Amino acid sequence: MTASDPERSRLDDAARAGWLYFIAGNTQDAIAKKLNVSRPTAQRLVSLALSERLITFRLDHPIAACMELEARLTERYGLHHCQIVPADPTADSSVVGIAEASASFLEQRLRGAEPIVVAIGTGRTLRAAVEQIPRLACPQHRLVSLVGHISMEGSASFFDVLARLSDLVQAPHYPMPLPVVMPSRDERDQMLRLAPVRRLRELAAAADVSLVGIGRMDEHAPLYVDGFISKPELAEMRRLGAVGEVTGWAFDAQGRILVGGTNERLTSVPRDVPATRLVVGVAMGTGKVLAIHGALRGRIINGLITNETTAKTLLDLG
Amino acid sequence: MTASDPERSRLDDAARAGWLYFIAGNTQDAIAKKLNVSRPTAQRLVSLALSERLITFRLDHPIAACMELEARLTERYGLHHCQIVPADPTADSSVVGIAEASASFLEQRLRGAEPIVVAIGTGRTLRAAVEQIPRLACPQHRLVSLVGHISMEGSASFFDVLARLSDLVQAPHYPMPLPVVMPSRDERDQMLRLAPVRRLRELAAAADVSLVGIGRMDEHAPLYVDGFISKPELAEMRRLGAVGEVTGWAFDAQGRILVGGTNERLTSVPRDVPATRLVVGVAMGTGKVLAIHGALRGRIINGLITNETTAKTLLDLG
DNA sequence: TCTAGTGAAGAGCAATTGCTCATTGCCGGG
DNA sequence: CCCGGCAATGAGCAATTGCTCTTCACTAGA
Repeated sequence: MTASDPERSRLDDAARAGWLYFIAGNTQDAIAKKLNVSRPTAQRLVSLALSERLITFRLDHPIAACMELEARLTERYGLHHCQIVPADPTADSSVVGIAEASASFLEQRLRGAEPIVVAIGTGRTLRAAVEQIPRLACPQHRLVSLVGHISMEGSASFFDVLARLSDLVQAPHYPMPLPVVMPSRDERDQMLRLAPVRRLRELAAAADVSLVGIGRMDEHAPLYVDGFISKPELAEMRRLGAVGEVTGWAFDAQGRILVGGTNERLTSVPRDVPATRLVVGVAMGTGKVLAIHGALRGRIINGLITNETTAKTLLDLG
Repeated sequence: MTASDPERSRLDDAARAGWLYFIAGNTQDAIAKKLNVSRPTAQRLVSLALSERLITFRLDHPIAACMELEARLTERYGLHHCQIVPADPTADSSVVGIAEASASFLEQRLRGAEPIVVAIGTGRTLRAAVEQIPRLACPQHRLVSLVGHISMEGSASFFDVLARLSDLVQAPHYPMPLPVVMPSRDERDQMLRLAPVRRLRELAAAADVSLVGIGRMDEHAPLYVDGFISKPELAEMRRLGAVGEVTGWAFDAQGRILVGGTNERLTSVPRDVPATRLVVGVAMGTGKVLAIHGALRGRIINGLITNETTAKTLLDLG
């Protein structure tokens, strides 16, 4: 009843205005009449109710938690794109959610009339994502591979993904006909001097959007499991501090791309760190959390598509 | 994953849109871009989130409960004005809250440039309300009494209220220089035939706003306590079913104005039932609940200013 | 396979809203 | 008592929003 009286009454009015506006659905004009103030004042009162947190919003939907996580991750790591897929209790823990999300992200980009260059990394998730893309005709875009697609044994599984995508969207594609890792640094450098490879790398460097998988670097590292690097090579990278890799480029927990080891003999397009164009990482799962975390911290990626549980764990890592 | 898939995904999008709009504060244009839909669709999604109750609002303020009660009372009794004052735990249970509210209501009406006729009933609450009104010059309005202000003993307390109000707002006032109840019906009718009284009643009947107290009709009835009616008269009215009175007019639990008893000898301006102009009742307290309830049910009043506890009890009565 | 019905999507407009700026009224200091 | 500074207020405008109408695509049935 002392000094707080006038401001108390103003907050009361703000609460009334907020109630009338959000809960009763009145227009600000109607509120102004009911509270006997001018329309601008009614607007100010509604604003006040919002800024004073008298009115709060609640979203009763599983998406709510995801949106919250997206906002926090975006804020913390300065992301340009972030999508968190709900931890669907009815579905198994397969990549189905983020594959669809990645597919729809890619589709969205490809539907644009403006010609763009889309760079594609590696990974099972990406493969699953491409399978979700519907047929659409967008020959104006170009698709380029960020990583060699010839394994030691000559398999070409990654090429299949790029080719498959190209087939679905009828866009020209630029595969990289190189092994991921060369036997020596010199041989790698020699390859990179070849004119077609140089042009490919220039194109890839100018990619408007890159979609990359994020690989772990423990004993389940896809690079090792799929036979691109040997067990001793993996061990060496881990000694150097590797926690994950993007298109073969191994990095440590801080997200610094390592010098030495297989990174010296890698043919993959160099990462632009911190990423200037949009580079979206697609990955999920407890085993990949440290890898994703590193990629985020080092700004190797500035976009992320993952699922709810992974996102929570990432935020818990701090 | 069957038929619910498309509509599920639409609700998901609605939830996303709602989150982006209300929680993140995006414009619908921004939402449209983020969800890759057209602006109208984004608007539809936000609407959907609202209509499907995905988004709910919460008001963190004591006023919230009052607004809710106001809405329910307005709905149930078709009120044209309703104000519920918070049950203030810091203040005593005096009339302070509703007196201020009534004063501000009256002040609001008087501040209008358009000349109006304001009719005033009786009651301690009204008296307290008038004391809260600041000085303001509005000689364009007219103030009229709905009830005689001469008690059996010749006291003129109610006249004081009207005079006080008139003094504060500098508006002409029309008191009713009659006893509230005449000894006989004939004498009452004789009084009512007097030209000045007739004119007064015409003015009162045309009042744009009436502010009336609501009296109980039990042993604490103000009519009896203040000496306007005798104990046997009170008892007779109670036999007839009286639960309350407005400007002396006693009514039963259904809000029907009683025929007979003191009502036959009353000089007060007749009530227009159901009320056509704005008639605001001002009352609170457990003891008055039945009286207020009756007045509401019978549409003797179409406006109410009371406090939170009283409002709750009224709604519990059904 | 064709056609009518149904529902959703996009153009366009009117209403609502948020905000800027000039003005008013109030309070503390000389 | 008068004056400068400050906060609140109302006018007016640009942006946003809600909605209507038309068009389009899809679906079910003949």
